[in-house]
Amino acid sequence: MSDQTTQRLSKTKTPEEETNESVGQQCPECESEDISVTDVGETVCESCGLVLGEDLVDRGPEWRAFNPQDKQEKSRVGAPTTNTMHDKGLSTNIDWRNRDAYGNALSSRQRQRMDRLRKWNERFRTRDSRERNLKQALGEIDRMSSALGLPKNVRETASVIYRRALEEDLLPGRSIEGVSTACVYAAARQAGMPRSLDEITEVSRVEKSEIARTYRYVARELKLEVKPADPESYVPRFASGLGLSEEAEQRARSLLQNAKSKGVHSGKSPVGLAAAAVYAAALLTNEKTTQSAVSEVADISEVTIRNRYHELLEAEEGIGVA
DNA sequence: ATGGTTTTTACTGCGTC
DNA sequence: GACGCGGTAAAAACCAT
Repeated sequence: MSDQTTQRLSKTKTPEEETNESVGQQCPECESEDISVTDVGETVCESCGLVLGEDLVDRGPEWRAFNPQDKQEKSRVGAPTTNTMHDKGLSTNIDWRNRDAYGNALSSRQRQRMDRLRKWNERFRTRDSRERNLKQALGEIDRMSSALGLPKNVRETASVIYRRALEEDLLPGRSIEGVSTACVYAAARQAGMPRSLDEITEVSRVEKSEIARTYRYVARELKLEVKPADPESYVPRFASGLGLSEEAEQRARSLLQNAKSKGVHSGKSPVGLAAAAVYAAALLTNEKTTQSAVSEVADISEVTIRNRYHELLEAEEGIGVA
């Protein structure tokens, strides 16, 4: 056990993270140049202890590294190859042979006793494994949710989905990381505050393709009804990210509704539509924005914004713009 | 695997500050 | 001259078959 504890506590910095120490900043409090970033993402002055800021994204140790190869593997680790058992094989196993320490057969009374023990031991062992699994997953869900700025109820939803996945035995063959990420993705969408796959990928430890695959699988197995993401749900976030007015936001919404009614939007990415609507709305309300700024907050190429917003305006033509 | 569609990348030209 | 914008062609990513 002590073995496990020390492993977890030890920092697992990858080579490229070493640059974290001492960033080129100056402490406003004591003028010291001795600023560094801790492994929990706080920027702190070494001489006076002032915390200058925190990075919401956890850049801390990439979970645990079990061996040098894992550390090498820049950041992502899947299931550790050596420690395949959740308890590192430390839990008790009761031999199936009904013999005592000397190899003599057990009395029937003893045998019954052993049967009971075996049964309970097994129960606790698997129960324990699920618990650990869940605990880790919930931790991940929490971490990712807060990094994405998702409210508590979304986390709740994600947790519930994860529990269901666990119940339905959807986990075997899939990583805890992957499934928890998929749960967050699903929960965010269900709550009407979707995050794009790219955003999710940013804070997850698994690749986009795996998240997508796992999400599809989980959604299907759990028959989660999730309507295609509504472009409008991205609008508030983009608008506030650009510091636009309420009016512009409204404008963007109506643009999207109109587009929807004309069926211009099918097959196009909701994010792109939303971004274009926000951009167009900013133009219509004479607010200063650039395509590149929008593409920045929306994570969408400028070209796509251009294409979409032409379509939006075209669709608007028929109605007659004020 | 394949083909069709959408998005991205990279580049170019135009007007303005 | 840098910047914002628009367009285009080709590559890449995505999706259904």
